[in-house]
Amino acid sequence: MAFEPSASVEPKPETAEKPLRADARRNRDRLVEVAAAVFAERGIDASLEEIARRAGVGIGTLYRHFPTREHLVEVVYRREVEGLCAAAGELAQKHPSDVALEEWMRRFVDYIATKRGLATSLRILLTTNSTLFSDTSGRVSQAMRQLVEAAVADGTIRADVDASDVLHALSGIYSAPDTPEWRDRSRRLVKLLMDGLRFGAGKS
Amino acid sequence: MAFEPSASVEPKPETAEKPLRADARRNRDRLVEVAAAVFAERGIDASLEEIARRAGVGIGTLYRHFPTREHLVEVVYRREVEGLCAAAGELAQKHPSDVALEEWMRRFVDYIATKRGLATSLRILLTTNSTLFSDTSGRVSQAMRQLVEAAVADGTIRADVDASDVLHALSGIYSAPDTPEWRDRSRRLVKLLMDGLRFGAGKS
DNA sequence: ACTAAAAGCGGAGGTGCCTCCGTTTATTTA
DNA sequence: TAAATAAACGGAGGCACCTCCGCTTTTAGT
Repeated sequence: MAFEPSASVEPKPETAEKPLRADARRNRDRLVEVAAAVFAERGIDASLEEIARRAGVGIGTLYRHFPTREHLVEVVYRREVEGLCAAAGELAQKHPSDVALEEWMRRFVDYIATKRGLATSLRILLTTNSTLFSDTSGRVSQAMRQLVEAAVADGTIRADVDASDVLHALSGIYSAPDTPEWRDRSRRLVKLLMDGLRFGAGKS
Repeated sequence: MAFEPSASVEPKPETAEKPLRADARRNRDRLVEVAAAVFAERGIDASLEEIARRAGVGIGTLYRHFPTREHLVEVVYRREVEGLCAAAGELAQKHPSDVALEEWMRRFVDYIATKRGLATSLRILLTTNSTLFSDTSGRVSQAMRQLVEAAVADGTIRADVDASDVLHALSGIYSAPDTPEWRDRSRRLVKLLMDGLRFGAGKS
């Protein structure tokens, strides 16, 4: 009960997704990609059979990889958040830090916009699966921090704010994302916020 | 736009469920009754086709009366809560008021017990449909008030409590209703509470 | 009592969900 | 390279959802 000698055989006991067979890997990736597209165009209740069909695999294959709809949605969701956050790094390299921040926030707004209508089901998923919630929101605020700190550091935005302030300022985004003017209003909010952030920049 | 002359034709603009045809009424009632039974025995995800089958009507009839599963569940739920609360009046007539209160609380516990497992779906329904929530909880506390006030009035329980105190004291019932000892523990809670309520009764 | 119109009935049919398992394909071993 | 084994595939089949509409029953008017 104490020692498991065979345990030391495995050299990497890290987050060890065991390697899939080549075809399996291919199919899985394909499914996630197609699912993202189909969910985007038909909503979160889209037919799983359509997803399988469009991905060119049998329905059985879909279910083997993702035993429930929620599993699939979760993977897609994580991937999207990941993509959004990864963009933070790229933007930071290609633009002045304040512009990078602004652009990223704009994308953030667009991303939330995508999730309109999915609200109910997605909220249920996020309530049920609290790991998912904390993981993704952690990831988002990390991206935010990276951008804000860079901009503060080189003096393009004021120094008396941090990432959580900005995130908090953006929180209005979440409310009532179903009205027609929502998107524009949110973009205006971002601009306004950036003006506020730039004002007084450089003063020590 | 101002006056609608035809409006005065209708003599009763109250909560006017327009009268159903005799057969329709019959079928509707039958469906609700059967649905209550089937939900109780198979859980809230029971097949609607089974309900229709057992009620001896076509699936189309079920859907005409209850366009979605939630509609049906809601009606069944309301009916059950109504039944529970109506029992308060009957108990009050047949028993001394403290006994009536105790017995009613016991039934209340049993009723909650029935809802074990339905937890998730039902909670979603109650979150979504907040009218349902306020209606039913209002009804429950009204029943409680009736019983408590009667018992206080004739001195069988102490006078320094009111219905909301008792309801609050029962709130432990809602937590973790899925363990095996839950029911017994809840019954003990009721007893304990009653002892506390009886103690000091009659002292002015 | 008779009849037209309104109201209601019910189930066939098209679609989606999900499981199960015989067949195919990748990988390992020799 | 070839055979053996393990892994993965995919779709048929069974069940449930829900809509649509031709048929039946009730109701109201005479």
